[in-house]
Amino acid sequence: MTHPQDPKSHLIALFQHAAGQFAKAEHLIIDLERPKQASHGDFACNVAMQLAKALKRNPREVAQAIVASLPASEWVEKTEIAGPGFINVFLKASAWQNVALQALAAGEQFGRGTLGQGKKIQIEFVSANPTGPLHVGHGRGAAFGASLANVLTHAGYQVQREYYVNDAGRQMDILALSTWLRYLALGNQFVPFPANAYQGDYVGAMADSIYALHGERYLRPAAEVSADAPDAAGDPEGHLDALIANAKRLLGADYAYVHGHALEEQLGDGRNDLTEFGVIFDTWFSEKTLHESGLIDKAVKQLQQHDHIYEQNGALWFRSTAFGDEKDRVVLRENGIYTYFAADIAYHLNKFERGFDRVIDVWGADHHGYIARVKGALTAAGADADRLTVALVQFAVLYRNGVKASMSTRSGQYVTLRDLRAEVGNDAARFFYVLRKSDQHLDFDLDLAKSQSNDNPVYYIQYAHARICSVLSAWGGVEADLADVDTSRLQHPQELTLLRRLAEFPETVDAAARDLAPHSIAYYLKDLAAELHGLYATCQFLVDDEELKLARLSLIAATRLVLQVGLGLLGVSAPERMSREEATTNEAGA
RNA sequence: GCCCCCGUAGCUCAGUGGAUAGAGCAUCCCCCUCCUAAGGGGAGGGUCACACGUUCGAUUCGUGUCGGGGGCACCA
Repeated sequence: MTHPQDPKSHLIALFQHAAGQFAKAEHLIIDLERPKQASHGDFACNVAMQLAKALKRNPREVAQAIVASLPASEWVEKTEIAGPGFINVFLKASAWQNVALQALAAGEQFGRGTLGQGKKIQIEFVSANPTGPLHVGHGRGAAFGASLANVLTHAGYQVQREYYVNDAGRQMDILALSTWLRYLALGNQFVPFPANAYQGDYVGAMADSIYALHGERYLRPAAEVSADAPDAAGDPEGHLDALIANAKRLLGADYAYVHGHALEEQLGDGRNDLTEFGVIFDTWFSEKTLHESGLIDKAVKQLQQHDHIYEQNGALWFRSTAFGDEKDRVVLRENGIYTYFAADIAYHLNKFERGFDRVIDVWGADHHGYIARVKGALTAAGADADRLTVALVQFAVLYRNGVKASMSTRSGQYVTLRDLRAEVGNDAARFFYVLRKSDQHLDFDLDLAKSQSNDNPVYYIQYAHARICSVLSAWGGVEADLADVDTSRLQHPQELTLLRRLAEFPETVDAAARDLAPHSIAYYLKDLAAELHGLYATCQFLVDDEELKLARLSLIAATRLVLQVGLGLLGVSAPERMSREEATTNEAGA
């Protein structure tokens, strides 16, 4: 046997060897469970039951044979055959005692998984239209995407974080028009402001800044702005489109300035907001460049060559029904403008061409009907659609005093991400956002997130970290000395429980990466914090027995490390000091 | 009509093809002379929505039913 690294992989190797008498290694899947009950040992193996049927033998008999040929191991205390044919393995304390020192030796690299194996993966998230402030729905996508990207990185992937900027569509034109109309009003050119234009105060603020910078340069007569526009009440969308067309004609080359100003302002605002939230992107991919570089033409031609495009009613349609979609989809409209879908096909083909082994899109759940057609188009164009995974993020609903805090985009009264962060803080916001599986509805309890109490799981975990810092600080020794202590003194059940939990961290990271489920990191940290608090209440760390003291300190130093790394994956801070007094003061001061 | 998500303790939710299904909150009872009580220990509380299948074994997988939420544009 090779030198044991961690107990689980060690045991898997032992079982693989022992079960080899019944099946070839490549057909053996050794599954080691951590039993819920201590009386079932450290690990339970069900391989005997799996094999029993093919062998037509009694599972307990098979288990006997496997146990008999298990190679000797200094870590194994005893094995038992239990129930229908489980092999329960009880480990000696020495199997776990290494864990703390291994963690300290690895430092921030502890738990660095092997799942990714350096593969290139791209995760695209948020990608909100830059037409206004980010709201709480975007916040969930941001927190989920950023945490997932961290988890994937820790699991050994080479990760690129990308934001797709919708800077080419009609929505941006509407924002530019809205801004311009507000600007015109500043110059006493009053055009009735359409109800379906952007209403928010930020639009007026942008108009103010344009007026302050450039005075009346972009003023045009109000009468000409609404010339020949259909009635706003009868055809609101046609009315808006006519105003946009007029704006482009009247402003000429200056239209690009207004459009660009609005885009830069809103994109910059979103970027600042996300940066403050700890959400950083490596690349900002512009939709406009897809149009300008001809990639959309190219993508549609590619589909045409494979005979997946037909013309009907003056538009070009992609035959997505041939790929499992429920109806065919337009790519080029009757008016000669590509649909968003066409741009998305080109965008995804481009992602694949950039050499990612895997691509993850984080979308709002309202886009779920979109998956079939995008994947269909990729397949139709000859790409491997299985390399694309779409993670859907359900909406978050805010609750205040047990009542739904409603959110309405139309009235401009929606809750912004910035408001939420100001109200509950970045840490609580990041943590609560990823506390649920992404594809499940999230009830965000504002009062709980704000509460500076033990009800709040964020504080519970952070407090475990602060407590450890406090002990190490009271000790006053050199922490580097803890990397080389005699850990055989760690015998207490609470100590072993904590050691076992630390050993689980690497596989927790890998599982979270595999399932695209950063929430499992949050639950792991809650368990880890609980066990630290349990130990804290049971054992004194700063005892007179020097060896025992150092052993215990190395254990909690390792725990602190895992808390830091784990909280870091979720984008939550790990404060060194916390006190209720400060919290109360803060609350009073706020 | 079609598609997606959900149904687990009073509430909010984890969880797993395995052996007696967990946590927090809420309720009740204990624990600071001691490294931070934002902590710890204990008690009560369950037909894992229902039915049928697959399986040695189903809360977990499949089908159906019921109930809740969301989505189905030549919008982006």
